Amino acid sequence: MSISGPAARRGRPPATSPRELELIALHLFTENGFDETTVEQIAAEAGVSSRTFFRYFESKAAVLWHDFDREVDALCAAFGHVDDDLPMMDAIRETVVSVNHYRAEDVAELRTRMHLIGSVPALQASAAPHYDAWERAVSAFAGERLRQPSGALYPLAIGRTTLAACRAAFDLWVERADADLTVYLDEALRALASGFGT
Amino acid sequence: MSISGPAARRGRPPATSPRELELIALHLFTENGFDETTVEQIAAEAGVSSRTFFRYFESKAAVLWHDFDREVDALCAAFGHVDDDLPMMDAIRETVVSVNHYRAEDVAELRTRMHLIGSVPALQASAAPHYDAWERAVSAFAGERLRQPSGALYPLAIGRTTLAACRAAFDLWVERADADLTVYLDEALRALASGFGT
DNA sequence: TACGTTATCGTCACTGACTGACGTAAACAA
DNA sequence: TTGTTTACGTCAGTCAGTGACGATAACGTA
Repeated sequence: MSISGPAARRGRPPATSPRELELIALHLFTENGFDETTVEQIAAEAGVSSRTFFRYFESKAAVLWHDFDREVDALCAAFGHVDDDLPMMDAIRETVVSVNHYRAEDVAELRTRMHLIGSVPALQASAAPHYDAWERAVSAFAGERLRQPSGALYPLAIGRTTLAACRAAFDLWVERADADLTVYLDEALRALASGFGT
Repeated sequence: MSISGPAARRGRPPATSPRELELIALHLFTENGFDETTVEQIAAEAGVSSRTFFRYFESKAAVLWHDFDREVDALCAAFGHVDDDLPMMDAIRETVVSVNHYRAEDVAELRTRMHLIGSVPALQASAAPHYDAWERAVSAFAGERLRQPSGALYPLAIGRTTLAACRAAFDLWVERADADLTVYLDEALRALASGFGT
């Protein structure tokens, strides 16, 4: 039996890590552009072959979605501890905002990553499965609250429109740099819950 | 001077047409799957080389977005003739619904195309620029109504959430086959405008 | 009929993402 | 030392997509 921590591992030790590849890729993408950067360059920078890169990530673009996917996990977890008395759309807004508090030292990286995702067509194209998981987290919660299957019209629409509103907030936050991300998210989700009524 | 119609053309006549390639592709995709179908097969079926395919469409996936892009044009045009007295979200709903009336003989093809788009990852990945244009059409209208730039938070969020709600309606319409597409769209957009309140 | 113009097509060579098969390297365990 | 485990490298291959360039097939004009 092994305690948690760097337990004794068996085989050949990894020559790199997902995190290292992510940082190298982020640097090269911002420096030279996504399309102009080859997987071979990223791998070489990490001292591995391009074949190894594809053992860590299933595509060149996937390297930028690592953190986003972890946020989806956090979102699912946060929906588990929601006050039952809170109205549904308020609960969604507060939960989404709560998992989007970032430490000051992480904001710069988040910004560059989201700027890339928002501006490079090849990266926008890679978004679908990740967005889908995020939406499903919200749809599942909405489905429970409404006592409907998560694939019914209301839960499905709530999941998708919630992400859509958040993406609008994200984009403005990346473009301007004048306020905290959570301020934008809160405003966008309040607008959604009000039906965009004036 | 030439009257309208099949005017005398100068060079070598085209060996195929976008429409022919679209129908062939749609057939092969549904028959053998999108990933299993090569561009060369589509081109061969039309009697041209694969190089010619890429002169008609900028990617293998683009062949399925032809009609969707035309709907975007229709949407923009329809927003030009909206009663100024109609409340904004009602105007958006009625406009979107109005451009989604399809002739009975076109419904089957629409369904297969949307089923492919909704189920094949590679096709979902190709959606971004097309969805973007659709969203911008709505954002532009919302921007005018709210006297804000279309890139401001409300117009942007309205454009994106409107598409998100419509996509939920589309998916359910494709999955079930029990009612007209416009019924689903109307319900989804009413839900959006009400803030999903019960 | 011959020749130039024009628009489209085919061929070829090439880049780069991604995959499967297979052998190798580096760690630990018995 | 030998075996097991895990990760890695190499190689060959498929396929999407691009640029360059020459070949075709229509028309117009002399």
